[in-house]
Amino acid sequence: MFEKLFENIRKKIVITEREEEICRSLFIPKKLRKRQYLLQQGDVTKYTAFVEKGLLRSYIIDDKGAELIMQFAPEGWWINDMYSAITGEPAEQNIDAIEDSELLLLTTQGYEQLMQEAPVFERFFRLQLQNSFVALQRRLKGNIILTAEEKYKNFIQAYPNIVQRVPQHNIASFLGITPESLSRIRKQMAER
Amino acid sequence: MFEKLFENIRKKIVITEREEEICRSLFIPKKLRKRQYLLQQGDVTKYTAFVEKGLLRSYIIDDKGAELIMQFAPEGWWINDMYSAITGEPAEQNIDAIEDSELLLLTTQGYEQLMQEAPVFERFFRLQLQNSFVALQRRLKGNIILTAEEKYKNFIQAYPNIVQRVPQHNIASFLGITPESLSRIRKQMAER
DNA sequence: AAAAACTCTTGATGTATGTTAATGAAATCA
DNA sequence: TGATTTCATTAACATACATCAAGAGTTTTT
Repeated sequence: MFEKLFENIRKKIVITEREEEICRSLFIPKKLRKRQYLLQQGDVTKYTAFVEKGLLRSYIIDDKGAELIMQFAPEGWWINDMYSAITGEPAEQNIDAIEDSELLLLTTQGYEQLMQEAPVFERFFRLQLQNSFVALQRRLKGNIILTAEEKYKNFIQAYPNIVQRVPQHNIASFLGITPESLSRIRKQMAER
Repeated sequence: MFEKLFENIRKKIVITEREEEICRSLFIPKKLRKRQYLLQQGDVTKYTAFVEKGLLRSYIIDDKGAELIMQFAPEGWWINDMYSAITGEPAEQNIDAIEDSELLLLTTQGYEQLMQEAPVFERFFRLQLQNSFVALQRRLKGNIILTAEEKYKNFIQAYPNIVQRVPQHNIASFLGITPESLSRIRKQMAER
């Protein structure tokens, strides 16, 4: 159950047997069925989730009822509503499972405890955040300067596996375009 | 010279006299004149900068020659090209001064040294990154779901001081709209 | 196995914002 | 102080993408 987690952690830091034990004691295994929520808008985030198996998404619903997918999280990825986690305010995001999934959950309290008992995790999460930040900057940039078609091409280039696993309108939602536009773009691309 | 820096650090962590000393030895004071570059696209990032005084911006120029401002950094803010800093690859971003500025620079090496000699800074930069990440998520969201007018209103709400200090087309560039559009939006807003 | 819900496609039409271009004012430079 | 660059405004026109609406497969539910 913990293989993917330790593999993920060891990509960034070195941990001891002892620290592995601490993780085993703090992370809570949890299964989620397709369409089941891990977090709903308005609730306060309780967990930071690591995905061992399956696929999750986080998304928001704006005032006009439009959905925007903030993140896809397949195996080996982390997901939570960072805003709610650090402020303790109700979450703006929803997180649910796109496929039946197996998670390892770290409570907000467990998160702090982990840092205390194994300070090397300060470093781990810092490095993790650096990468997330850079990825998000790139996404913002793409969103502003690219055309819808370029956004889609970048996406299938960057996440070919996700393309296979989610309905097309989810990709549109992630890219910030309508499903209709994406459909037309794909048609054009196929015609050439 | 270091007042703002320590004030900024102490908002997130507790540091000792000793750690203050380490900072004094690692941060390099530097003045930058208006329009002077701290980093140019293609060069590798050498520094992470803390702004003691003045105002900087980071921006990219895309293939079509369009400019996109990624960040404004007034007093008390940090700025660098995170991508280049963590990968060692040439920077995509430019960073320059909008006003004559006074900076405290931490070299990439100094950054690592700081973590070694004062590990509490792992925590500091982690917390820092958490906030940056949340702010960036909010910006991405706004960029996708808001109209140009809403984007502008949010901006003047969030950064009233920046509005006073930079030319209007810089704000347009930050928001991802054209200066002409912003001008029209302001006209409309004034008419009501 | 029928009903319901979801998913994708396609067409007609609308609109927010971009593009191009010209002008004048303000700031900076020499 | 005159010359030059930067900045903001405005108008006419263009366009990428959204919206609305209908239809046909698919998948899921009962």
